[in-house]
Amino acid sequence: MSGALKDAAIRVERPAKTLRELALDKVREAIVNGYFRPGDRLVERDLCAQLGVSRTVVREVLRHLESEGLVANLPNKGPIVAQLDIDEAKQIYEIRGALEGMAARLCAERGNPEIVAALEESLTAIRDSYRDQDMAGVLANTSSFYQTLFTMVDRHVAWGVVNLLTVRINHLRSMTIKTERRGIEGPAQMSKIVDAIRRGDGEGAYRAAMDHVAAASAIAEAVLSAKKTSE
Amino acid sequence: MSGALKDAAIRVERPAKTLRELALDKVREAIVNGYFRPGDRLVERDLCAQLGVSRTVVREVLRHLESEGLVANLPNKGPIVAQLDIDEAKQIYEIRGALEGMAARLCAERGNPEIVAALEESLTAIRDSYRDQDMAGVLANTSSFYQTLFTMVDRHVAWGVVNLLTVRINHLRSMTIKTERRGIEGPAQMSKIVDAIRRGDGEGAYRAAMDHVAAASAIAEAVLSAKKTSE
DNA sequence: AATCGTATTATGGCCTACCAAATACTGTAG
DNA sequence: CTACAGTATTTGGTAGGCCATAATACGATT
Repeated sequence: MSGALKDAAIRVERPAKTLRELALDKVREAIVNGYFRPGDRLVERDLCAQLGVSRTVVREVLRHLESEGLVANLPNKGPIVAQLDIDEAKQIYEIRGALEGMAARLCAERGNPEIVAALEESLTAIRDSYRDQDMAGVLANTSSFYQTLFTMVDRHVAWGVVNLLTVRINHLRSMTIKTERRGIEGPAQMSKIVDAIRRGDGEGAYRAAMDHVAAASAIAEAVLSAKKTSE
Repeated sequence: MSGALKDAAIRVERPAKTLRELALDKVREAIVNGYFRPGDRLVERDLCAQLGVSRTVVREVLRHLESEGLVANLPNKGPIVAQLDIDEAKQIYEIRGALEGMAARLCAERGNPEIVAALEESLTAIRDSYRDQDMAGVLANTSSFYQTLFTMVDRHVAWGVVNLLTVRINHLRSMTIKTERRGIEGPAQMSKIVDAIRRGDGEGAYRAAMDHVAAASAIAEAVLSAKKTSE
């Protein structure tokens, strides 16, 4: 068995996940899907009990989430779930527009049919999820649509940035996709992106991606200001 | 000096910084300016001794730097200073180009003469620093040039992203600015950005900002590949 | 001598326990 | 009813310990 380095194929996949990573995922998920609401205090010792881990781990997790922007730390008061104000949300959508536009342009310029195929697959999955009212599926497949957009042209860093920003507006996203007509318009806009990429139209792909994000941003703004007045 | 802010002016400026933040800054600085080199192991207990803090704090700091991308964590081996490969650096420059271009366009469209004034001030400071061979000053003033670009149009989130990415390529930056002719070309390119903003030419400002970053990226690539072959 | 197996060491992951300082709460005295 | 003192809560930070793993050194066996 002393062969070459190629044995990587049979390398046993050990879990390798540390307790801290598991806890991180749990807490992030809890924030993202609303188990912890914006403004909620995150008391260390309570989290210890709920997660079944020590304070050491909890503190590291909170630090991590803080640097992700999901948790804010009030001095002498402790961590709370970050509140996102409308202006910040708009900025995040704007950044996503710039980066997704960039990625779309690159995809178009590359002219690789595999890209189009992969994007269309995601798009179909999104339409199916909408049809089944499977909103979690819509989010997941939308995410993989954009992941394709970035990773097919090897823009992993940009994809990381987009991901980082996206978790901060996740509950907004879940509200916008439920909006009336979004199930029609959203996929239609994304389809325009794919069309532009297919015909190698970089500028068109860029604009289509920007348009899609801009539309989401507008809906988010409406939702947010509606929620604010109702409080 | 009068009026409502009087009290605030007197208020004792308590550091308020937690030990952990101080330690974070120290370690980040140590990495950024090369005290710790890429690939170096960061042994927790050693850092405790060097920083004079407990392991808890060190661990939180390492976690934070990890999520900033400055530190990588090898499983079963521990944290090391992240190595940055040439492709990643190019991606970072590309993202900066997209975001700084966006900000420049917004500045141009806003048409506020204060923006131009502030940018010119930074630009003068950059030229002075180059003249005095004060490379740290060049970096600092370049940073404040871009900070102005983003914050004058209230794009704090994008500025945060750019900052986050910039620390990862900081030692590259300090190499590029030392390059021959960069002391002339750099400010000249930035001057073009300011000119476009002054005449309200959004598209021109966008392109000028992109050009500047692209030039920096090209130099960085040359520097990096030169360094690689020499090893 | 080459190889194989076994201590030893270094280190990270994780835990418990503790203390100090700031904040929030509460009950009592005036 | 208010002011104030005391108490509980909670974070920031420290100390130290235990266990698992990986690497290294070392010694024994063939």
